[in-house]
Amino acid sequence: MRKYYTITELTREFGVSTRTLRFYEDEGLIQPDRRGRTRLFRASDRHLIKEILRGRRLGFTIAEIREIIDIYKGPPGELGQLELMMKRVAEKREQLAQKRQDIEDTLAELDNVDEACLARLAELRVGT
Amino acid sequence: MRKYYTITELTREFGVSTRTLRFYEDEGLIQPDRRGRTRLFRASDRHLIKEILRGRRLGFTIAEIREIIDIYKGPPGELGQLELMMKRVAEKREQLAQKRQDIEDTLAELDNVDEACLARLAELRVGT
DNA sequence: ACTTTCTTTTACGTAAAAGTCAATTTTCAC
DNA sequence: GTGAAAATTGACTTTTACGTAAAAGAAAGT
Repeated sequence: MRKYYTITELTREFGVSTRTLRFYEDEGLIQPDRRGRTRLFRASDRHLIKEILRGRRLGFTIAEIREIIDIYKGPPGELGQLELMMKRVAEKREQLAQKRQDIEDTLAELDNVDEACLARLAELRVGT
Repeated sequence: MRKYYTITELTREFGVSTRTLRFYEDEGLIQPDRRGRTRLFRASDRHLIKEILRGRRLGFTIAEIREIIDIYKGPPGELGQLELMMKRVAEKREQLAQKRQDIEDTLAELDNVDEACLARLAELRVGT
């Protein structure tokens, strides 16, 4: 396993700019090590970036992504905290379920469009 | 069936502001009728708004939502247009498939968190 | 040592998607 | 037909998520 990734390695891998990764650091989403002033990204940072971009693709804001990441950071020991955590997990699950439903609905409509296209194509072939 | 909806009826139904609906009109996503200057929304506008908000929840930009809506507007007659249309449908389908995968991945991670929480709860109950 | 390529910080800029405010109409209920 | 409530336009503001540019320090190949 590699110890560290440079910032440009990661920008290339994920197709984002250095500005973006620094922005995520400013926002507290990742905390790369430093050698002097230079950032050194660990595998865990790389993994976090993956999750951030996943959230971004799903239209979550940075604040929402932070919520998700905070959830991942591991369940705390105390009882009250645990219950709060599970409530948050349930909330996120609902949001995701809504998005999934939205996707299915949209796909269904695209199916209709596709069928209409194919029907029209068939007509053209027969020579309407 | 109702003939028309007022703007505030729709803002209440969908939880958006009048500004938002007017913005969508400016962007050409909806074209409500007018009685004088007052907007009168038809069922078709209402349906379009639903689709816009669905796209918004999925993190599509207005431009991308416009693409989807343009697709819905029905397949044109000409052959070249039909092929272009079907290509666009395929593209959207891919985007949606990616989002769906992202959702499944995220849900899977939430499952892990949930399990960890439950495990910790069990420990607490036994009296660690 | 020298150049090239990275990387850093700081700071200002910007596009998208509305929010907010003000000043007028318009509509509706009575 | 009048007064309150709702709707309109237009201009300006805000927030989010970065982009961009400048100025300078560090690393790496030759």
